[in-house]
Amino acid sequence: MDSRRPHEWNVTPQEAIRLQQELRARLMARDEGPTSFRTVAAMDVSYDKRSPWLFAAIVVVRLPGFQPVETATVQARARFPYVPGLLSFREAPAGLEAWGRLRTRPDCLICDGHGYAHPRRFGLASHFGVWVDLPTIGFAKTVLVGRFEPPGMRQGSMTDLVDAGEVIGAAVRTRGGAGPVFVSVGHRISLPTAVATILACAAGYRIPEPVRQAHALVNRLRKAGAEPASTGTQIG
DNA sequence: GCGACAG
DNA sequence: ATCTTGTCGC
Repeated sequence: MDSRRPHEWNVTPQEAIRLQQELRARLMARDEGPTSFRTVAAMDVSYDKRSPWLFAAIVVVRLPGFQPVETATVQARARFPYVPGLLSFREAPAGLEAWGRLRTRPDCLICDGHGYAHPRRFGLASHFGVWVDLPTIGFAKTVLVGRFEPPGMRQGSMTDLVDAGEVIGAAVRTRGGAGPVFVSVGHRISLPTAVATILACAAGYRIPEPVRQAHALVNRLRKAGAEPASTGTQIG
């Protein structure tokens, strides 16, 4: 259980796949504590195709109400290309740097990317969760693998996301009339709790509030561009 | 060989 | 991910 630094990030795509197959053994797809969280964080990464820079942000909010608790951001060089199925090797390093700047320890973290709903059942949310040993939730706007029947049009409706005969996540209607989002287990959480948390964060928009805030913050940072390598903010 | 393919 | 005007609907 060398939870300190499980592996290097400077790897080839082949090695990355190998690491996912190896690390997925550490994934805990069940609740190990409270199933209702007081503070929920969201992590998001933004970048420009033409630039070598990645911008990552983590926003921590308190439930209910989504009052901001703390934010952390970083600007880091991209060291890995975007390869479907290997997203964590591109975005997690920057996210972990932001994580390191956070003083707060949120009860749970929503990642902008799938967790268990992944070809090897070890997407970004699972990888990040295993690395920082925190309950994490996989959240995505589109499917990577799996099939689903459209959930009912009302908010809160959901259907199974299935792959190879296994339920790997859920298609959830976070906003009536809007397209569904896809929720999966990241780490140390059950699918029902992951879905309930996402719905608890649905504030009238398709995108959960913490994710919206992280997205807005990281885009704000990227548009401001420039070289201020990193920033952090404690609120309260 | 032909699509599909988180962000 | 990001580039973007208009446009349909509540």
